[in-house]
Parts: sequence; structure tokens; C-alpha cells
Amino acid sequence: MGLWMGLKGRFGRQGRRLRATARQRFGWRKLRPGQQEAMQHLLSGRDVLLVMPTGGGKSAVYQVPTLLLDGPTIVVSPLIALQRDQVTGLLKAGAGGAVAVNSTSSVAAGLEKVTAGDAAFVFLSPEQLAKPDVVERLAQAGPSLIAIDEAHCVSSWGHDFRPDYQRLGKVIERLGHPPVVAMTATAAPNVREEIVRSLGLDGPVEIVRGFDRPNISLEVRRFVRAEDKSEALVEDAASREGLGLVYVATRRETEEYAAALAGRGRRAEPYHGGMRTAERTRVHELFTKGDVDTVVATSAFGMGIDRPDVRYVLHADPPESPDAYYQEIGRAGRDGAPASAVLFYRQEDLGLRRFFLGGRADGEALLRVATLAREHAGTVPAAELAALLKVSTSHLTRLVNLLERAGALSVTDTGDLRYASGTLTPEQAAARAIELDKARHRVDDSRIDMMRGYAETRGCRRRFLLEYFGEPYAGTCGSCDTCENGEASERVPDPGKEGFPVQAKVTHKKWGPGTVMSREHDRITVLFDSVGYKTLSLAAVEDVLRRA
DNA sequence: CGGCGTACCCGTAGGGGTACGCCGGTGCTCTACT
Repeated sequence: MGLWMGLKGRFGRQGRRLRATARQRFGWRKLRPGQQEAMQHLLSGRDVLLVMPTGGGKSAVYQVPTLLLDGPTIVVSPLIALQRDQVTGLLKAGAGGAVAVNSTSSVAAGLEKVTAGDAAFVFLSPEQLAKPDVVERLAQAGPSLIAIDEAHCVSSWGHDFRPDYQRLGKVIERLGHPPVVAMTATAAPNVREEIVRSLGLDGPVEIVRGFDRPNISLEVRRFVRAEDKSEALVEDAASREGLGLVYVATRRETEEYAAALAGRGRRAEPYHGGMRTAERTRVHELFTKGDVDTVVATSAFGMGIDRPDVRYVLHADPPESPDAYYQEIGRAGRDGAPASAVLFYRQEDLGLRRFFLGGRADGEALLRVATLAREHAGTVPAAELAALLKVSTSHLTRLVNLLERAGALSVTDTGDLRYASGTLTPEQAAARAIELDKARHRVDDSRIDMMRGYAETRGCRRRFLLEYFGEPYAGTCGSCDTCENGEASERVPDPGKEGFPVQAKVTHKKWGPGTVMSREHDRITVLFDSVGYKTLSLAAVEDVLRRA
């Protein structure tokens, strides 16, 4: 059956058309594993969740089918710079018109191109798609596909930072829900679930390829004193060959480390979101040309960077989750040659990440939004409510998202709000919204705990990461520090066939349902729906945990 | 959450101790003015 499907997929008529289009219009002589499969699912009308490393050819998955379908493909992309690069690339390839619709040029003129049929690809930010008239125009153009680039942003940016990400599900519906492909380079199982839920994907095919990056060696170096850590990092970076990245947590650190490395005779440049655009562009170009040794950056440097020969990615501070960490180290060694990822770790440095998670939702404000919406018979324009409450529209969007999930509010196609529940009082609605927000906070917190788990594990680090992403990994990798010093092999877990094997569904007395993500010889880590990741001692687990 | 700078204490000279407040990431968009 599997073989037959494979043959049918490879030699089918549709497959031939896809490969011919890829060759003739884009000059790609071969499709990579997973690409054709994803394309065929899209052509047959299925939604697809595509998890592939950067450089793995995710864009091709929507680009090729677009040329076989009527109507434009709408691409949701988080950064204007990314949109620009993609448009330039498509225009150069001459693969149908492409346009980016954003605040840097006339939105009306861009949409005109789309309705006139001059653009097979339209790139937009979620913020553009928050405008009902923009969505209306796109709907009229009869889109054939929707592609969500960097789909993990739905989860990592959608809650507070860029709340319009949480509204994309509604937009997809409004656009008639043509086949959707959500693309990302990393996502743990609960992040994948959130992407699917939030976008409202309909029975999506999940395609995961190239997750393990065996050419990247993994190492964690632990420190007690901050000074020792930074000295060791500078020493390490200064002695390395080739192009590299150093990730830090604050803008100030980018300057400090870059200066320290420059003092050691390295061509080092800082990069962060607070720099002037021209300066950011300059550093980006130096990196693209390879005219720099090390870029010292906050998380602002990443999406859209594309060099195959990054040899090392050092972290002066841990990121907020293994997802973010894997994304950042995944920028090393795309050429397949050996590369290293080293985390310079102090437990205290996780504190800043906990701070960045931010505070709890504003209960007062939630109650006021709910109360005002209910007092209004019918609908209220969101802008009016924002003015009345004296909050920014993005803050209001955040509150509305929570109240909508709590079942108290609904948002009309034109962006107006309506109190949707006949049974919930505003007080109950606010209380529910607060509970939802708390739950998300618990899960985010647990991801920081998992980052600590990675840094402090004495087992194989690669196994830790891959199991975190839901990919069972037998044995040890041989190319991380714990494998090399022999500790990992002493700690190979028993497979746990009798008790709680990896991927087993379990139920906890207090935390409810979850999935076993990893085992060490004396403990297991379980991903719970309600509270995120919890590590449990096997000795103490019998009374509280059972197989579901 | 943790690091860092500042003010202040002590008690008579100078610097060590501590308490307190502030700061810290990611980008879209729209508006006003050059």
C-alpha cells in the first residue's frame, strides 16, 4: 500500500505536471522529499502543515501549485523585508506577477494589481489582513491558495506582541477557505496544535521533514559568574574559523560583545531591532556577502537570513524555549558541513526570559470591554470601543481575542464586536478570559523550564531536543558534549514499554491529559494540555499518573 | 527575574554595605513634517 501510493505519487499525472512546472517555470530540476507530497495535497484541496528547515524549499510548495490554479495565492508574511525579498525573487524568476501590499507603498495600488489579475502572488502582513476592506478586495479576486509563512508566529507573536496573528483564522474563513499551507521551521507538538486550531485548518496533512540536523554539534557550557561566561564566550568566538552568529538577550549586549570581539581583531557587528534601518541593512548585507566574521544579535536577526555556510551559533543567553533555540541554531550548517551550536549557560539568565513573558491580562480592562459590548445592543465598531476605553487598537485586539475565545464576544466580517453569549455575564466572561490567559502563561513558563532542562540534562542533548519536538530518538547521537564525555551513554533510558513509553497518552490526577515526550532513566517529561511541560520522577508517578 | 546605578548610611575619612528604583525583545501601521 505504501509502495503503491509512493509510485502513484511519483508517477501520477498530477505529479508530472508539478515537476514539469517546477522545471519549466522555476528551473528546479528535482523536487525534494515532502515538497511534491505537500503540493499534491494542496491541489487536491487539503490544508497542509509543513515543518521543514529553512532552506528546505518551503516556498516552492505554494509557488508551483499557484501556477496550475486560477486565482492568486495570498502569502501571509511577518516582515516587510521578507515580503520584499520574496517578490523580488518571484519577479526575477518570471513566475507570474507578485506584489507586496503594505504600508511602504500604496495599498490601493497593490490591491488594484491583484483584482486586475496582474499578480499571481500577494504578500501581506496580518495587520493588513485585519482591515475588512482589504480582505473584501482579496475575496473578490478569488484566491486559490493561502500560505502562512513563519507560522510559528501565530503562537509566539499572536498573544501580545502582534495580536492580529490570532485573527488569521477568521480571515481564512472570510476568503472562502481555499487550501491553506502553514509553514514553519520549528514547532513542538503543542505549537503545531495551536497553529492548526488558531488558523482553523481543516483536517490538515502534517508533513515534517529534515528535523534532525546531525551535522550541527551540540554543547552547553555552564557558568556561575556572569563575567566568566562572557569571557569564555569571547574567547571561544574569537578562536573560531568561518562565519558565525552570537545570540544575546539585550540590545546592550550586542554592542558589548561586538566591541569585545572587535578588540580581539575580529570583524564583528552588532544587530538589534533598535538600530536605524540603514544600519540594519548594512550589517545584513555584510553578512550576506560574508564580509564579517561574527554578527552579535538579539532575536531580531534571523528570519530571512540565508547563508549556507554559517559555522557556529553561540548563545550568550538562553532563548525562551527549545523552539526558539532550535530555530536559531538551525541557521548553522545549512550546507551540510560540520557546524557547532554552543549555549553559554547560567541558570539566572532564564530570569530575563520569564520577565519577557510579561504580566497577566488586565482583568479590569477585560471586564470593561465585555460590559460595554453587552450594553450595546447589536454591534460596536472596534475603533469606537478603543477610543471609549482609551486603549490602543492592538491592546483592544488582545482583549477581544481572549474574550472571543472565552465565548463572550464575536467579531463580524466588518470588524465590529458583538456580545455573543446569552448566558455569560461580563464578570463570568472576564473570569474565563483571565483563566485562558493564565493557562497560556503556564505553558509558556513550562517552555522556559524545558530550556533549562536542555541546558542541564546529562543525557544526549540531541535526543532531548528531538523528543521535545515529538520525534522519538533511540540511543545517543555521538556529537553532543554529553555523548562525548560518556555521560549520555550511562543514562540511556529504558524504553519503558510497561510503564510510560515515549508518546504514550496519559492522564494526571491534577493536570489532566498529556503525552509522554521523553524518558530518562529515573524520570519522564510529559506535555500536558493544561499546564505545558512537567518533569515527573518515575518513583513518585504511580499514584498520580495513568495510561489514558 | 536579575543586574546595575544611585543615594544614603556610618560618623569624621574613606570606602564598604545596603536599600531602592529602573531597565530589559520581537514589528506592524498611521501621522506629521521635511
